[in-house]
Amino acid sequence: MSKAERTREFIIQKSAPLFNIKGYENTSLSDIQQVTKLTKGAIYGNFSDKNELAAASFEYSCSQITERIKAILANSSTATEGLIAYGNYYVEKWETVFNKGGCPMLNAAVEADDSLDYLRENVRRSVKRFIDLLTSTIEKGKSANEFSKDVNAEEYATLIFSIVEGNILLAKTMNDPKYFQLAVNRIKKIAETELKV
Amino acid sequence: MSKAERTREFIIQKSAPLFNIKGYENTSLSDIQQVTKLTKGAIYGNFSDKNELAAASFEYSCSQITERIKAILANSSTATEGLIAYGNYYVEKWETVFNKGGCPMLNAAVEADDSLDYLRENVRRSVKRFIDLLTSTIEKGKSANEFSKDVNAEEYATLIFSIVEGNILLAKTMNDPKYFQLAVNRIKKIAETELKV
DNA sequence: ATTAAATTATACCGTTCGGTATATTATTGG
DNA sequence: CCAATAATATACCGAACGGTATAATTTAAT
Repeated sequence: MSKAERTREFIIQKSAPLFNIKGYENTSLSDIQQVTKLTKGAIYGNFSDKNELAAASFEYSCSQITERIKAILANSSTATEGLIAYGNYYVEKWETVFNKGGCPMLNAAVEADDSLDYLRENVRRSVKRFIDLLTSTIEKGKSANEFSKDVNAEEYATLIFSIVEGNILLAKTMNDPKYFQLAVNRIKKIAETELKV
Repeated sequence: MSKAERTREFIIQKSAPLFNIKGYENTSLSDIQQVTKLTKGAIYGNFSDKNELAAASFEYSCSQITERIKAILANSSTATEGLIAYGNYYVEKWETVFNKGGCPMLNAAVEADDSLDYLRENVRRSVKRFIDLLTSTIEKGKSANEFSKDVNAEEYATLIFSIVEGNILLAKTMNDPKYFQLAVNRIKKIAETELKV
């Protein structure tokens, strides 16, 4: 890994939480200089413009949480357990998530849906990929005879996703983590009364 | 109503969609000048600063949708019907909503949760007021013996709200209104299988 | 160790930002 | 209709913005 490659990764890692907290347009280059202790020369030597860094930072933030959830799902012995563990991640780690600005998909989706052409497609792809993760978890539950074959996996994946994201929104807005527990309770109820055979 | 009062309202009405679409920090005074065809003199003659206008615009956007839903709930003969009609509003009017930038509570909540001190408390209050509206609808359903007395009204209000907001997020991100119908189906299911006596 | 190349720092550019002081125009009560 | 006043337009301010040209420095292959 060359010096520049290392610097590039360093800049992304330092900037990603900043973009997620302050927003992609509202984060300035001087903010990035402050948090990286680097100059514009170093930053523009590794990124063609601010948008490229912003997009790379979104991808980084997004892959961080996605990989984390992917691991949680993989480590669960059943689909039900996996979906509950997904919700429980926020119950347990909400402070960490909050300190980094909350869910990057939620934040970027809201900021990029009406403008920010350079981000919108990335957000769409990332959200799709995440929901696919949940969908395949439910499909696995069907294959394992844990869930009913009649279950529309994608439909339940989007339902669970929207409940979790909706409760992240409420938890951050109201500054109260109780909403995460409500999301988990709901996931549990759905799995046990609607999904299981 | 004095000239200034009329101008003030005019500025708010023209600026509100702009703030909701572009974001509160990303909307500039020149944007506001363009959309109002007024000069800084007129704007700063009616608002002490941009933040005051932004907050007033949020309140306007928010009251618009809240009053609309309040009317829908009031015009429904049962609580079940009201909750479904709330979801159906987006099925029917999603294009109008999208053209104004989507749900102002969702947008402002995401932008103001980590910064924008001048907005955060307004958002919190507005979201609380909206959920209270849903809560009281469910309570009325309990009083009318339509819903079970065991139902935790606030819990179901937040659940329904988070499902609707989560699906607004998905609909805008994916640019696909199908998610609104999924939200309605879910509200219907909850009302008919969990709330009703 | 030397040196060519890669990387980062510095200094500066034009533009736009929110905001203000003041001049001009429109409103409104008598 | 006319003045006093309210309201809006104009011209300008310093600061911060994203970005660039170039100088200084560090890296890394020989």
